[in-house]
Amino acid sequence: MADYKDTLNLPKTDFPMKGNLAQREPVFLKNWYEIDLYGKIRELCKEQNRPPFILHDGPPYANGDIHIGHAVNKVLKDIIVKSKTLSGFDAPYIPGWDCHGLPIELMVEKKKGKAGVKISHSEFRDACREYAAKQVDGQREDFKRLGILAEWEKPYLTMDYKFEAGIVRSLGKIIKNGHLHKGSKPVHWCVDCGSSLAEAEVEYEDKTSPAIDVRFEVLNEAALMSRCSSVDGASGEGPVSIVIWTTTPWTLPANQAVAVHPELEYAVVQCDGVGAHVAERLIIAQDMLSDVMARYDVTDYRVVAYCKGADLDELKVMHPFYDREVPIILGEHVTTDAGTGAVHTAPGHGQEDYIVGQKYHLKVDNPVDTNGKFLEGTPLFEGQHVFKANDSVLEVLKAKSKLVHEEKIQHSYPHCWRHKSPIIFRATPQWFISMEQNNLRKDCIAAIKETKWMPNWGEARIIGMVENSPDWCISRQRSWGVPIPLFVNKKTGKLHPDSDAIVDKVASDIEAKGVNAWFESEAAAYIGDDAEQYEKTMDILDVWFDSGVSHNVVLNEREGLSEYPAADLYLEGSDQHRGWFQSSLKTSIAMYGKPSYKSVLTHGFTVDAKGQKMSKSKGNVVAPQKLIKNLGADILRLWVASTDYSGEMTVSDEIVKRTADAYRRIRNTARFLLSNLNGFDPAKDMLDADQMLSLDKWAVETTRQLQNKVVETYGSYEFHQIYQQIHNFCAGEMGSFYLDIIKDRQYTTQEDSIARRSCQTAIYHIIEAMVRWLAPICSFTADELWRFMPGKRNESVLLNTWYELPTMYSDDKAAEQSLTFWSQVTEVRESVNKELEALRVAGEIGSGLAAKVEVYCGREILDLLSTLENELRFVFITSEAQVYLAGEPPAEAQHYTLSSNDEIWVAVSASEHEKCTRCWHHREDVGKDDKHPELCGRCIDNIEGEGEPREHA
RNA sequence: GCGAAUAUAGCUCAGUAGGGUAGAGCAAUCGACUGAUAAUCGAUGGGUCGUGGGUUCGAUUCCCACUAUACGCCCCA
Repeated sequence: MADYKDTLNLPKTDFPMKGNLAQREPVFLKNWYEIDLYGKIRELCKEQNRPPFILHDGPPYANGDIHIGHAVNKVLKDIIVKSKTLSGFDAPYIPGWDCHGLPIELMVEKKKGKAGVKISHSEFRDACREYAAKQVDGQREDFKRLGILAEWEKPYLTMDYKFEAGIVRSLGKIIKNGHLHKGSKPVHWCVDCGSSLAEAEVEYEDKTSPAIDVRFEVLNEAALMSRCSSVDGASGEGPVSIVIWTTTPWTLPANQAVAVHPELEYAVVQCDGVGAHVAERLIIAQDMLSDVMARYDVTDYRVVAYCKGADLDELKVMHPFYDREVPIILGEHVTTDAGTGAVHTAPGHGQEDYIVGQKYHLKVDNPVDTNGKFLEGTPLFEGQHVFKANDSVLEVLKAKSKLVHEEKIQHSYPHCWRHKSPIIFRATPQWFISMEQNNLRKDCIAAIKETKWMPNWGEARIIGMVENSPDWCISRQRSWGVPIPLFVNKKTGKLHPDSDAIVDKVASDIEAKGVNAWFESEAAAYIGDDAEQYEKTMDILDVWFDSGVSHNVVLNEREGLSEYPAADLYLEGSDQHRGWFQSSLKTSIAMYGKPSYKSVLTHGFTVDAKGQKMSKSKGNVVAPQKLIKNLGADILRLWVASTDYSGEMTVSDEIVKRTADAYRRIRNTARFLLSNLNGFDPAKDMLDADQMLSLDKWAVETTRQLQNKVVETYGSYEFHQIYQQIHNFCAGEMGSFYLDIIKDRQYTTQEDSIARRSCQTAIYHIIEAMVRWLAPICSFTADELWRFMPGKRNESVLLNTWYELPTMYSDDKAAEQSLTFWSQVTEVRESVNKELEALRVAGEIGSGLAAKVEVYCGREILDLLSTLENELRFVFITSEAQVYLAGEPPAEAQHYTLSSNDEIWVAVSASEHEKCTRCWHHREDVGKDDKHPELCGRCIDNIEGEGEPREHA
């Protein structure tokens, strides 16, 4: 038997089927950095004078290995930057890191000891700097391995001297614009840190506390009774007290008032003998009365008078153990969820107490020092630690007969996120950016409405937050951070009159020598003889301020983008509505009156298969490093792209496996395209549209239309749609239709025939387009493909823009007609496939090429299918295909209705002809030629004749 | 407790501006091919659209409540 196999044009490519990404990707990385791909893209954009697209990177905190959330965030940014580049924008990407702050201090503290104790403050800061630099290096390597293309050699670090100076200058500008104020407010205070904490540094956990009821005796019984309505004329007997309930007995020394709700009903209750107490009257909210009495174990009580909370306003009561009269005040925050309906109020120890205290001009008393001990001169409790003082307070209360009741209660209580120890509220002098004094809140809200939020519910979310946002406390009493370089008059509390100039000078010094320049300097160096009268501030800035001014330091000062909003896009997790989006907004409004961004895109958080969040303790974390090592960065990137990131992003073994499956499908499709371009030189062999076959034109047009969709979808950042579109294209239009049909033509026709070159032209256009669609997502794979594609091309797919697919038709109408035509043919083909399958199941045929097909139909479909003439069999991939007018379809023909409502009948049967050993079609003319007894006529023609003509498929 | 969000086949996603047997790809099952071969092709099964109410002739789509999940906040005096 003659071997005709080498007369075929079988597919061939060196592009490997297996990705082997874990091994191969590092090779590509090496190349990218050797040729400085990022730099080349920048150069190209500059040459072409492209319009800018600025995605401003939110800095991750420089501590620890990157986790899957980091990977998601950076990959999404990278996809955007790359797709914008392909869309013809100049989209630089400057990555950043947040380098100051407590977590780093604590890591360094562990190794080197506490600043100012075992190691000097300046040495401590140097150690922090060194530690942060190492963390940055580690994270940077992981990000690079993910295939993120960025200005890695010139990132922005909030600890760069220049950045530190920029922070100071930004603060200076905010001060100049009148947003700063110095205040004394209760702030979350960790007695172990000896510092105030940011809200983000507080977490709630269960704690057991004493819960006590305390008498505040009413001084003027008559004044009280005149405000009440008596029940039966009698007003009872014994001392009268309003009873408060508290779980923080240690705050009682700072008590300045008792708050009641103006709308609540209060009862004066005659109780004879709560505990061992003499007959007395207690004031308790009516709604709480039975609960409270049950708690006190009192059954014998009687209400003697009533009043509204509002009636009690400004009534004086006696502090339980100090010689201090305090007022009863009104507050909407009083509830009847727990307690007695009367709330102990210490403005120095509670947010709400502070707020309500402001209205009544209560003293903000704070008798507690930085380590949580009562200050010298605090009667009864001096020197005691607040939590230990609870017991002492109880003793004093007992001794004074003021304790009504005592029990233990478990409740959620704020704890320090680092120390896990309970924190307190403590009023301290702090620096604030005011939301009101220069209209910051109002201006922020106006700016939010000007900004595009994606998804759009982000707008309502951040507005809600800004509306309720308290003044921003920007000061911290720590070491590792940027100073608030101010001098405060010791007597007046006012800032030094030359503050603007001083800030500038400090900024210059910091730019030269880092933050130590301020901390190590003498006051006289800046204010000369005034040093005596002024206090040098040693507070540092909240790290959220650092990152919050990145727009000014990086976009404005470094990149010269002085026109605000400077960034086209910020993209972070949805938690940053609270964090960076807000800190950036507030600072940029405070500085420039405009937001720093035009639009904000958010993504959700990664969760496991059950929708639970990932945590080390649950053991459900998916480490990006491991994923990359096992499957490669492109799989991780494809997973990111495939997931709708607007909600939670689920990762599980199954999902990753599915992603890898999809990847293989895409890779194989691309590989098959390449293998069919074997021997094709676009410069010589490419055909024009008018020379091409109908099916090939359809393929290019289909690709063109999909590309429009893909590009549009990149623009709306819906990458999961792109993933579906590309994958379905590979599996559907390509795999099960076009690529299956063109095999016969590719393999059997003459190498340089129009039939084959037409198909190769189409395939060439398709792969040129597709490699670019893939580039932002599977960058490694796309670049690998790039190197195996024929034709002259530059060093990387990323140095290009979207492929310009040629139009195949004279106009849109012709294109639409062709698309409709082929979709109808596809429908008929599906019916044929069903019949072939039945024949296969019956054991009469194996391959479809063993069958012949007869289609019976009406005039319309007959005309339609006849257009393909004798090439219909190639579309069906059968050996014969005949179309008949449906006069009397044979009984064995199966009936189908097309979506056009046309009816067809399909009959299939095993071919009775011999199989051509070359093309595998069963044809009548096999064996007719003595020279080639195993071949069919067209194969002989293809081997030694003119070659078989094809027009349609 | 409050706010905004999500909930459609085993998986990833469409869809329904109220309506007729809810779609795609993957996976699964069965089969074919052995000229995309650790690939490819074909066929098949699979969802009471989170739960419960309401409006309506009719709801997966509108309204309400609830549940679950992740996010942010408040409070816990």
